[in-house]
Amino acid sequence: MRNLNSVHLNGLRALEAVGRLGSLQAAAEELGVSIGAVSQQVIKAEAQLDRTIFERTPKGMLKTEAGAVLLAALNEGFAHLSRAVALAQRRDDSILTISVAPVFAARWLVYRLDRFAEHHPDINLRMDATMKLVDPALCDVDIGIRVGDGRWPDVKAELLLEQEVFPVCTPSMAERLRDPADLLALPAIIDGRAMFSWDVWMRAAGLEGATLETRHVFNDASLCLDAAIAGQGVMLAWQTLAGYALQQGQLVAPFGIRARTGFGHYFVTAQGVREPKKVRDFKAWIRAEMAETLKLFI
Amino acid sequence: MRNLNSVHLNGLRALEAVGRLGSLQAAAEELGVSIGAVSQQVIKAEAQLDRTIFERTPKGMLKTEAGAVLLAALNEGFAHLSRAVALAQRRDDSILTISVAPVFAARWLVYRLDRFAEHHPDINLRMDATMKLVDPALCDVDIGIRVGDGRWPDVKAELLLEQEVFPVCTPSMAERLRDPADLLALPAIIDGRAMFSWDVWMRAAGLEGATLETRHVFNDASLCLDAAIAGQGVMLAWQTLAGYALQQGQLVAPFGIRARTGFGHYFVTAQGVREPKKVRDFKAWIRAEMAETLKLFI
DNA sequence: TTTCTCATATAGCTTTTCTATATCAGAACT
DNA sequence: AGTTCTGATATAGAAAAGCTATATGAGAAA
Repeated sequence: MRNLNSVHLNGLRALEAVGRLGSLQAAAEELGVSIGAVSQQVIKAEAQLDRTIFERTPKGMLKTEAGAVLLAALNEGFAHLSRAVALAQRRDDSILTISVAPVFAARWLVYRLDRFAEHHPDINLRMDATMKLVDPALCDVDIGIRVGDGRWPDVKAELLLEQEVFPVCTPSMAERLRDPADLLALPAIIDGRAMFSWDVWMRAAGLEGATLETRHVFNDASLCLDAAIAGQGVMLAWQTLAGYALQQGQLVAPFGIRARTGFGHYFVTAQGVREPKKVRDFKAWIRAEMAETLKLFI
Repeated sequence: MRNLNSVHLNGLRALEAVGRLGSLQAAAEELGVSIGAVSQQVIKAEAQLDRTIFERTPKGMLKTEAGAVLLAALNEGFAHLSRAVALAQRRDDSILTISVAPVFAARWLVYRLDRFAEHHPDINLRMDATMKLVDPALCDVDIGIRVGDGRWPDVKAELLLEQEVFPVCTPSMAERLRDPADLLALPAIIDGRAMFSWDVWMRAAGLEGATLETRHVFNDASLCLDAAIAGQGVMLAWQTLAGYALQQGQLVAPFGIRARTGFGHYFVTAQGVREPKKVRDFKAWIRAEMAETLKLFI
């Protein structure tokens, strides 16, 4: 499309408008400029194309034969551009775009999407799974859910859930355990990228200073959970990560000792912006579903 | 299409190029500007549309979902514009556009077009019939044929035929004539817009100072000829006007006295321009046909 | 002849576009 | 861990495009 470099797009638009509307006056009105401006652009565009598009008559501009062919094609082109712009400017309130961490999506949210559709048939959910923090003011996302300390500049963070961690393992492994300290003798499954360590739990369990028998280190929390479900050892998990596996009986949380990590799940939205109804609806639904999950830990 | 007023066309083009080519670098190359220029335009266009079209990644620009929809429509629009411009810039050497006076077209040229097609099957003739002098440098016309003194500034005039006038009337009217002076007794058919008068012929016939019996005045030479063919009187005609009617026997030129008007048929072309082959071919063909016409007057 | 309509020309101002340069972030390489 | 490379963005200021306001011209209509 390099040939478009040799002519000004505004000039082509002026040609098209005059061709379709029949006069400089009418074209100037549609383009929102003066008659002189349109006249100049038409003259210049004809010069750049080295082609006479209009014959000037006392009654107005008449298309030449070659001009009619060009103008028909220009009309089609600008009609497409106009439609494209209208499409981009139209705000489709039925789509809610959320951004969540992949592990949160896979281990908690995905099992509940059917219920969201039941509760909100008028909202189409679009999920963007990424670990990066997003600023809804700067991208297409309506709302994000992230785990962290919530102290993010530039965005509004609203606490959803304080993160608590607790050891999880298979029921058969748990049968052999008599004391919380017995957990430390099991092979430990470590998430190399976790923002916390076993220390926070040991303190809560009165086992400060104890050591672990490290067995497996993974770089993905989801893989760690899969390893625990497979009976490879014990993992320090948190509510949204392990909730479904606990509910299904694949894993158990021996002794029920939980420790707060100091981090939390936060809703992330744009600062200083009035939240649309669909965002408020989504938050309310998430809170209700999270309350259901927390019943597991009472 | 007023919605296009709210966004810069150059910005839409930048969006489309980046979307199609995948990077600012590639788009800058196609648009013939710097990377910074494209970056600015993309950012500004996204702001004007109030829509994120691209997600910035270390590996380049990735379309958002909404962006993909917009870019597809933009691509179609600009493809049409590109095609339109290519069409306009293509010089179709097979079309020869000529501009002639309507009377010349109707009374001389139109009868010969079949022979032109025979001689030059590769040339498509397009005839623009107007009495206005044209400057081929300023419009879509390749060559014009006009009658006048040839002293036109700004164009190149090349003599084709000195104009000669002579009385014409029906054969039955001519039967009653014994002397050139008898012509003046017939009803005269006058072209009110002719550039000459009967005086030029009377001088050539040795009838200087004689008077006419004016009967009909028309404002169109073609109508005058029709009236003469209808037996309404005698008309002072010229070669290209009356040639066909003479050849067909509808009219005769009694006594064969012809007077030069001082005007001529001229080829009109753009000054200082090397003539394309099709123009040279056309001129040669016209000269050959004109020689055929002149055989009537030997 | 006068008036009206439509297009064009011109000067100069405003806005857009562009270049050149510096900077930043993340990936790739050593 | 440090360095280099790639790709995008920000910025200041220059260049080009676009625009307004006004005057002018041509032809049609009254």
